[in-house]
Amino acid sequence: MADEKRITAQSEDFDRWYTDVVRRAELADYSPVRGCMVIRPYGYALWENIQRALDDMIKRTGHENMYFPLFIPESYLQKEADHVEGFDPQVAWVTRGGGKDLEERLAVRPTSETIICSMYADWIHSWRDLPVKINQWCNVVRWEHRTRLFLRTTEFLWQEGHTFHQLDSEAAKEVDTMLDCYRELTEDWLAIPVIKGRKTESEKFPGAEYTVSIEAMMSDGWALQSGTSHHLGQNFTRAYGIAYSDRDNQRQHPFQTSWGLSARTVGAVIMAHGDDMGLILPPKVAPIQVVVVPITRSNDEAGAATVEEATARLESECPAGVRMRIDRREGMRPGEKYAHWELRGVPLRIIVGAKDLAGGNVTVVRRVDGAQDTVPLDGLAAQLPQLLEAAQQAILERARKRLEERSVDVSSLDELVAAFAERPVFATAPMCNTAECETAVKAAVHALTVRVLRSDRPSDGAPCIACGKPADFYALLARSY
RNA sequence: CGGGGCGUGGCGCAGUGGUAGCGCACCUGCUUUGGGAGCAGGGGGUCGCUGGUUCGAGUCCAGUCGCCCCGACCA
Repeated sequence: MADEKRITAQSEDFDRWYTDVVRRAELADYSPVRGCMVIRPYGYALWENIQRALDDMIKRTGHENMYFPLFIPESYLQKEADHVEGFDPQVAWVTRGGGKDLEERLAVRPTSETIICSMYADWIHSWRDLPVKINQWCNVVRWEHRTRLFLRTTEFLWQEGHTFHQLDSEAAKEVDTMLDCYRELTEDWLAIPVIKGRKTESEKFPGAEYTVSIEAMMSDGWALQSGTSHHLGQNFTRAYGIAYSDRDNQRQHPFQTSWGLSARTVGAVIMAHGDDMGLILPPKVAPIQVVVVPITRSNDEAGAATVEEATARLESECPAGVRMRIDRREGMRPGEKYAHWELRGVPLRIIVGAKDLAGGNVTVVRRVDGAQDTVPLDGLAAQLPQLLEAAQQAILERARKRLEERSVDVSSLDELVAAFAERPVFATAPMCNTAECETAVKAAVHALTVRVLRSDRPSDGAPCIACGKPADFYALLARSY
């Protein structure tokens, strides 16, 4: 096998492996515009499957989709001080249109809180108008210094949900509900176990009361934030003058949330599951779930006819809902086809050849672990849903095991340093939610960040690893993308 | 914005001042086909751009543009 046909090994250079996979598997490519990417059909199909699953959850939890414009007048953007300051360096501006300079420049949305609040200020008047629970699927632009395909691009695709509630507690519940949707999507569909928690003060969304997120471990031990949910309190509704009359005819500002998940999750799938042969896609979101490779010899007409007959049978018996592809390409040897579909992460491969068919069998190979079985053709098609489900579980288990093996509890800065000595891990340690303690912890290990203050590990009063006082949280510490 | 590197067919590269080449990919045909095939033939580049030196510039000089890598922001 020629070296140049292979992708860079993960152990050699994980970043290059990632870029190689994205481009060679034809998920995406760089565009002529710096920092932007073209999502190719295979990558977009994957994103569409993720979208569909999440969109169903968004609808199930009582939200409606709508659409706000791409351009936001500068004056709209500027009403919430923390928000403006937080996003200012990343905003792209349109200053010219119709052949002349604009009177007011227009921001290309970095997120839509401001325009949404401006509109809902006109639409919310009564307690009967609440709650408002809406969502939009769109693109946003945030000028970035360093970009990476899917993980961080200047323009990216996402959904942003926005809600308004009468009570602080209702908003808080909404924040949790939607974070749990993200957890469900990531674990049940993408087969990536996650850790939920709250962002530190320094990492929360600009303008939010607090931010919660889910954090996933990539196969190199680095963390990737894969969905965030914000409690915005009344910060924006006050700034934008959203007010309603409650049952006692008192004027009130509603409590607000927003939450988002981006096409970065495609990057999470790639980095959480992929190996040196390429992608490994969870069946539930794989654009192609089963690929059939017929093997025919030009000097064996009878054999070729048998193979074609068996192939056609698989195709016609394939259950509805199973995404099957038959690879009938001519002039390509089987080995090349195997490599082609392995690179693209197709969960199951069925090899249909004359040798096996002599005994009424075909060979089924599972991408995640290479498990190979010679099974009767008879009845195989009907079993595909179960085989795919088993593959989905195997992928999840593999990721779960890695997360467990590479997670460690530490109770001092020395232990923290030791934990990262060999390889990146997820370290959990008691910590205060203060800038001082965060700075101290980050300084202990190169490129370390506080991912979240874990919501599954309530404080037991253990001393903070930075300052030694009883800590309010257990923090998840990791290097992150 | 600071430090480093690179611009030559789609991709990766070679090219000593003398009229542009290799590998991969692509197209055609034949043979092959149970792990990335072989042979034969074929198409494709005003060498990033501008100016200069020279009889002559991919090559030397100046400028300019763009890109990549490393440091300060982020889903």
